[in-house]
Amino acid sequence: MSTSAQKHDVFQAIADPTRREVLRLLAEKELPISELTSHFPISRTAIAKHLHILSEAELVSGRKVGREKRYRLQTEPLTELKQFYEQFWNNKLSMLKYIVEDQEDNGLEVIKPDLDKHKS
Amino acid sequence: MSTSAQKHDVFQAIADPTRREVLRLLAEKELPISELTSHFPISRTAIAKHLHILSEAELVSGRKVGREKRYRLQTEPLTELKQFYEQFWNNKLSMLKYIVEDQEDNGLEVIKPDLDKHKS
DNA sequence: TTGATATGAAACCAAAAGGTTTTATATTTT
DNA sequence: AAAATATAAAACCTTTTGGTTTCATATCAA
Repeated sequence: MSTSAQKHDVFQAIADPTRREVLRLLAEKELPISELTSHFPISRTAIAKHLHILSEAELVSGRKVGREKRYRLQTEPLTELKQFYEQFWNNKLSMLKYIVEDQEDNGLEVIKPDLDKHKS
Repeated sequence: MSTSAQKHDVFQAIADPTRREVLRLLAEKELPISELTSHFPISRTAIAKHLHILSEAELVSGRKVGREKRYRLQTEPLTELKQFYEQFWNNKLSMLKYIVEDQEDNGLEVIKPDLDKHKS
């Protein structure tokens, strides 16, 4: 069985502010659901659902210890995030716009910062 | 200026795969809605809505040229993404895990990171 | 064993997301 | 001026999201 039938990916997982905060809390230390819940104004059940979504995205994993389930952060999937923004950052894609301003010679018509915006 | 009552932030904006692809397309060059639409199996109206959401998040801006509206990428808000990511990598939050590695005696077992998978 | 604690799971709900189709408006083009 | 093009905006629909409440189960403490 391939593990790729995940319903939620990293991008969806971090879309919710509560989930982002959960990740921040877990970055400091492993925490059980009830402990996590105490940091939010919503129900334990709601937090449990968020954890499930984070878990699907493999951003957290939980292990059972006695009667509680402790969740911990897993950072691997965040690399996808890094890759995403770097796509627009370091590389040619966004750099081109400003650097080559004059030499639109490579087939990709490059956007010049539109100075004509300021004409009036 | 601070129209900060924005309904959609960067995290929500990039949660949708179609919107991420739109951003990739716009990274190469400025494009009008109809051109963009031709890259997707959904309606122009749907793409227009996605552009509106991206616009709210200030990831794109549109300028009207004749009868068409050309959209371009705006990368600034992606720094927020970068910051989020780095929060879990470079800084103390994830560093802590290494530092306290030995004192797992305070009730909550501290997690040793899986960073070694990536750092090398 | 009994009661408190920690979680799991199901049923339900309102609002938001992501689409569609239809109608209207502005701008070319002929 | 008329037809074609490009977008905007509204109404509508279905699924997903983010939350709730309620009930069940497992584990710990007394």
